[in-house]
Amino acid sequence: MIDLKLLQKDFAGFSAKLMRKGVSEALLNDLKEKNETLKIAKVAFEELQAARNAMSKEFGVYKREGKDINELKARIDANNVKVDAALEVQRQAQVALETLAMTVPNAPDDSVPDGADENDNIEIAKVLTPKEFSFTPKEHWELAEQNGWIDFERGVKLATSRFSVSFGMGARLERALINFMLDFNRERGFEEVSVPALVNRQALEGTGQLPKFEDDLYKMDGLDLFLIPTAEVPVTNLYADEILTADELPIRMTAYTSCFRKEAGAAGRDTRGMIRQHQFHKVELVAMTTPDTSEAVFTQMVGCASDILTALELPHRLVNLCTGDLGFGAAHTTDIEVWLPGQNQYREISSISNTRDFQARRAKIRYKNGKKNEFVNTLNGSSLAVGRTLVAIMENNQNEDGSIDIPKVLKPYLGM
RNA sequence: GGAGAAGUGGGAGAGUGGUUGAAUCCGCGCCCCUGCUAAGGGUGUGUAGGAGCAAUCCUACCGAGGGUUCGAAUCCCUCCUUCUCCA
Repeated sequence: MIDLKLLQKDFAGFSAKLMRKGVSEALLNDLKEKNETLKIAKVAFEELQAARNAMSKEFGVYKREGKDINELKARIDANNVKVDAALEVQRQAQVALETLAMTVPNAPDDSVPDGADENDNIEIAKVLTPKEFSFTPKEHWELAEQNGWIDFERGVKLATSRFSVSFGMGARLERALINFMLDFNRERGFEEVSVPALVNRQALEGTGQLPKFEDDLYKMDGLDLFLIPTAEVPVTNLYADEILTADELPIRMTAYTSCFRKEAGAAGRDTRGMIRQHQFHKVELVAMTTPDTSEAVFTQMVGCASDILTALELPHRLVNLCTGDLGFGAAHTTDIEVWLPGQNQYREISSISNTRDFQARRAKIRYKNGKKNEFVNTLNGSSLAVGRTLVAIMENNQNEDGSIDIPKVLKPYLGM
C-alpha cells in the first residue's frame, strides 16, 4: 500500500514517482479526492458519535437521579438517525478509497531507470565468462529427454500443459539443489522455515498479489484459499499484524516451496521445456528490517543468490530493472540472469526486490522504533529457482555426446 | 462427525449493561532511596485515525462480523480459533 499521508502531503512529488510506473494522473487525483472525502466523512461521524456518547452518559445520570428522560431521549434518537447516516457515508468512502488504493503499485526508487520493458533494464555486472563450446550446444529439453531426466509428456498426462516429471538423476539433482541452496543461505544467516503451500486472501493482499493479480493464481474451489505463487507470500506474512522489537531485526529467512502460477499472461512464451511451468520449485529469501538497514540486507541477498550460481560455476549477470519491468510491490529490483548456451542468451533465474514499506503497510508489519511503531522494510528474492538452475546446469555442463557434468559442490549431496 | 468450555492490553488475570480503555500482579521505562553479589519507594507503560505549536482533547478497538439498547468487554445471533470429553 502506498503512503496516502505522503500522497496528501506532497501530491506533486509523490505522484510524479508513481507516474513513472505508469499510474495515471487521473487515478492519482481520484485517490487524493477519495482520501479527502473519507477524512471529512470521518470527522463528521466522529462529532456525531461524540455527541451521542455525551448524551448517553447524561442519560445514565438522569436515571440515577430519577429525572425525566423523555426530552433527552428525543434528542438522542434524533441524533442517532444522523449517526447512522454518517456512518454509512463513512463506510462507503472507506471502501471506495481502499478498493482503489490496493491496486496502486509501489513507487519506484529514484535509482530505478526509466524504461518500457526488459530491453531497457541496465546491466550492472557480469560474473564468470561463458565457456566456448567446440560443438553446437543443445537446448535443455533435448538434453533432459536424452538423459531421461525430465519427461514432459507424462507431466501433461498427469495434469495439463506446463507440468513435467523428473526422473532419476534429474529428480535427485533437484533435491540436491534445494538442499544445497538452503544450506548455503542458512550459512549466510537466513533461518530456514517451512510454510504452508496454501494461503488465504489476506496474506496475498499483504504481499500485493491480490486484489490485482487473481487471474494468475490457482484458487481452491469453494474456499478462499490459494496455492502460493512464491514462498514470499507465506514467509513475509509470518509477521503480519505484529509489532517487532528493533533488536530482533533484521529477520532473515529462507524457505523452499513449490510455487504455482497460472501464467495467464504468458500464452505462447517458453512453451517448450521447463523454463515456465505451472508448478516449480524455488528456494526463497525473505527479510524484514529497519529502513536504514534494508539496502545492506538487499545487497547481501543479491550476493547470496549470485554466489550460489558462482559456486555452481554458472555464468550470470546482474540487471537493474527499469520502471516498466518492475513488479507491483517493488521499489527496486535486481534480476540475476543465468547464461544458457543452448538458447544463447541470459535468462532470469532470480529476482531480488526491496519493497520498502509497501508490503509492511499492507500486512501491518511494524517494529518499535523507540516509542513509535514504524513499518519495517520487507525484501524478497529467489535463491534460486530450482528448475531454471537445473536447466542452466544442463546447458552449461553438457558434453558433445549429450552427457552432463555434475557441479562439484553438488556431489556431496548426491553421495558422489 | 457429536457434546461442552474458553477466546480481554507484552504476559498472567479481574471484570455480566453506565465516568471500564479496562482493577491487580508480572515484565519493561524513568526517578528517588540505599549501597554491595540484594531490596524498597514513587511514577509511567496498548493500537489506529483525527484536532492543536503544545499541554491536551475527540473517535474506534476486549477473537471476527452482525443485532438488541439512550448506552455493550458485559445480553443475543453467525463465523473463526483453541481446549476437554465422546465417536
